[in-house]
Amino acid sequence: MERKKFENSPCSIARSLDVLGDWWNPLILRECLYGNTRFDELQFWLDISRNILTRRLAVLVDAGLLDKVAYQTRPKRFEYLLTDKGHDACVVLLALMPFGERWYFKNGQHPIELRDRKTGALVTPEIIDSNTGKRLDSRDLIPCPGPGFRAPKAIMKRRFSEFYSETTK
Amino acid sequence: MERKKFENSPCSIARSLDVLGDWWNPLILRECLYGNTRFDELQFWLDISRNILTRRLAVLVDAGLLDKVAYQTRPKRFEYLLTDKGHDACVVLLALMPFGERWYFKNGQHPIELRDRKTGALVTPEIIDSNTGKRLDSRDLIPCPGPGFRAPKAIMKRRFSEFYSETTK
DNA sequence: CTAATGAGTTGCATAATAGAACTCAAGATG
DNA sequence: CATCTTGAGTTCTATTATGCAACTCATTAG
Repeated sequence: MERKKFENSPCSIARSLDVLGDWWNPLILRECLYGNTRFDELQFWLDISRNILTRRLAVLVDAGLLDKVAYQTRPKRFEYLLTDKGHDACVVLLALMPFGERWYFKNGQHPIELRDRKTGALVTPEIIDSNTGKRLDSRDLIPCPGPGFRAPKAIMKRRFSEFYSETTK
Repeated sequence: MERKKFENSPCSIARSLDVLGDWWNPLILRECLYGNTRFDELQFWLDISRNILTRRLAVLVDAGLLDKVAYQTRPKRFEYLLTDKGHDACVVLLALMPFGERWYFKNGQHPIELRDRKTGALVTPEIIDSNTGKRLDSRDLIPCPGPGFRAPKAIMKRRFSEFYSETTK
């Protein structure tokens, strides 16, 4: 059976997972960010099957995260460059780094760190609430219907029971 | 063939993807965060096959992101609660929201928004560099070997050519 | 006594993966 | 000129994983 698609899901997370909810796509983006943008470079660093790499690259180009660009003609050779959307996705991937470091590389023994290309300053990704500037803690949060929410009342009630009872009593 | 595992990969992103690099696991965590923590609730909201849900839940429990807890005996019934690690992973997932909203829900028409459980204030996830407080831009970044980096010199040179030439000339 | 609930199993057809080998064009080498 | 090498993919096959539907099973509710 074909993998389920979330393109019509009423959830930003779900829709993003159509292209990022997979193990190879994020890693391909990572390599492109690291400057390994050609087929054989990607294959070498990721140790991915060539047929899979072919397909994933097509998907990423199709989804608008990568651009397939010829870096020479005669013989035609290509590289895969991050688009704006691709760079935006990379930022999300970088948000995985502190999580991975905390849970899979204890004692600060993480293998890679990020630096500013110009200044060389250490860069540490962190996820905050931009309204308060404070680090996000999922325990404090509650989901509410946003401006584009559309659903039958029964579903609405079922999903936002707390919210619903608060605003109607 | 069995899906490739990254548990020994020298990369925080790759190791995190062993459990988060998939479409169902993140969505299951999302539902648990939203308070839908029981088998049938998860099945209803995610519209996931029951056999797949069973397996994924076992994986998430095994990976330490969820706890399987009996909420009643006679008949024994369970719910799946987020652990500390699970909550930490949720924060990463929430970082997908602005990406999804930007690229899949134009014009601010996103369906869900987050609010502080106590104050009701709007919460907007954003990924910043905690050293400067500025929004992260992947274009400005360069990866460098971190404290736990281990690799043969040839590989080191190949991956960090820019870094390597800078520090040795 | 029958129905409903919650939480899974079991069986099956179809896709996706991993792995390895093969293709193909254009330069480079001897 | 014949062969080698590079870059970028195909093709083939054996396993897995996914999605779907139907089935189980214990316990309580009516």
